[in-house]
Amino acid sequence: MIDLRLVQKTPELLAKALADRHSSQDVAVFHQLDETRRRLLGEVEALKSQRNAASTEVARLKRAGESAEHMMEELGKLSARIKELDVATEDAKLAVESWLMQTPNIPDVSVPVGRDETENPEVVRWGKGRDFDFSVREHWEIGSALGGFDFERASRLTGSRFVVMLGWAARLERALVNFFLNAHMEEGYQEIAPPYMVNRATMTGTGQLPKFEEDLFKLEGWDYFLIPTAEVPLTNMHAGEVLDEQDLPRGYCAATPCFRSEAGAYGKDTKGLIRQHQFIKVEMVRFAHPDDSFTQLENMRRHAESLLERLELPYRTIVLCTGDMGFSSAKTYDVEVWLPGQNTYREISSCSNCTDFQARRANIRFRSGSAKPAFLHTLNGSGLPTGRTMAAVLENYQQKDGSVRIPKVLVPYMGGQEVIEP
RNA sequence: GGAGAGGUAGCGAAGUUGGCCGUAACGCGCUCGACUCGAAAUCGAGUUAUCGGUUUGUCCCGAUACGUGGGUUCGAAUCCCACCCUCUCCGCCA
Repeated sequence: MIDLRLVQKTPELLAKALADRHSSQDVAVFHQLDETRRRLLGEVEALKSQRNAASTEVARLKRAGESAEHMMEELGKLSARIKELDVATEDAKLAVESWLMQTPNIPDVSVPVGRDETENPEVVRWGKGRDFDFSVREHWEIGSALGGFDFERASRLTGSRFVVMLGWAARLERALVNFFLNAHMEEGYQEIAPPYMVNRATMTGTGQLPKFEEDLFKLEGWDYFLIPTAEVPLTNMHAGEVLDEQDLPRGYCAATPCFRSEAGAYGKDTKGLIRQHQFIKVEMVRFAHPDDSFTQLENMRRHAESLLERLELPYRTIVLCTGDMGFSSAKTYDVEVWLPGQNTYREISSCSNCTDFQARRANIRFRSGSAKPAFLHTLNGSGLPTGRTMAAVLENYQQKDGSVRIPKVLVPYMGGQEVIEP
């Protein structure tokens, strides 16, 4: 959520941000709603002030043993009027709040203005795809041929966009989780095992709700949702808390299943591991001082990139332009891994600085000395999803005979196995 | 699922015959000061947030907030209803 005062005092700043994002939110609508809210609030508060004074007088008269009947009748009418106005004021307040909740974060000044994903500038390019002397295959062909993926059984067990992994594939996934988590622990992240279902308030804190409910899986009969990413429980770990400045920056990481309805993605990436309803992802979350958060974003991006470097997978990194950014983010880097089977780079990590947008929603603050608590900044980044990483490993490490080499750094995690053979 | 207890400031904890009890007793913590070479101990003072008006100066005025949401009443921390959460015991269970 953006700051109410910021909208009130520098509406032109927000108007520009919304235009750059191609958002349909209209600042003029906000002004109307807020003006109504303030007018009603002023009216009802004046009446309440009257009532409070009169009620005190009633109490005084009664203590003195005098009659207060004449006042009480008048006050009854006043209270009825207050009740009506209270409802109207509450409605006006909710309207303003709802507008704010539907409004995306303001892009950082360093974010390039652009229309969509075609205007995201590249900032890093690392490594180079191998030259293959045979026709490369896509990861689902390779994985299926090696007996590791079974998409048919998964669709029988559940439906489309699921996979059953067998043998080496299941183990490779476990190897990746351990490799990633160990790497993050070395960087100072604390490993967390959070709940995979969270309540509505938690989903609202990170910005998935109220706007994106159709993207989530909701539990029948409960107001609980399956997490679409560990960012949700990790960022909300400190919801409602005041952290000590000395505890910043603080980092958490977790490997969890992620559940996404992928509404609106019909027909996109229907094959393979790229777009599933359920996938495992290791997530990094940081809580940072506002003066330090953009430095922390660079650190986080480097963490994600270094994982690919250690896996010896070529990648590039782009900055998302204003038109392509996520709702809660002020600046986002996407790291894209090279998939030779698809002859393209595909997103494998997204690292975002959400500034105080989530902190304000979830009420996460920090205190320095005796100063008033202030909202801190939250960041999150993938590090990394196992499915897309496996796709990249299979496609980049495939060999002519149909076997796949295991990246050196993963061999110890695979019990010494160096090659997956048919 | 059953029975009981509870939810009040950063923390602990008073307050339940409805009305000078919410800048909320008392204690801890924190801030400033005194004492001290310095510190501890001790003593003194201070320390809620949000919204609105006014200012854009943390001054002043007003409103709201005692788990959440309703209700009764001129007036609710206090009475009534529903729900959420925590703790203890029992039952069931991976």
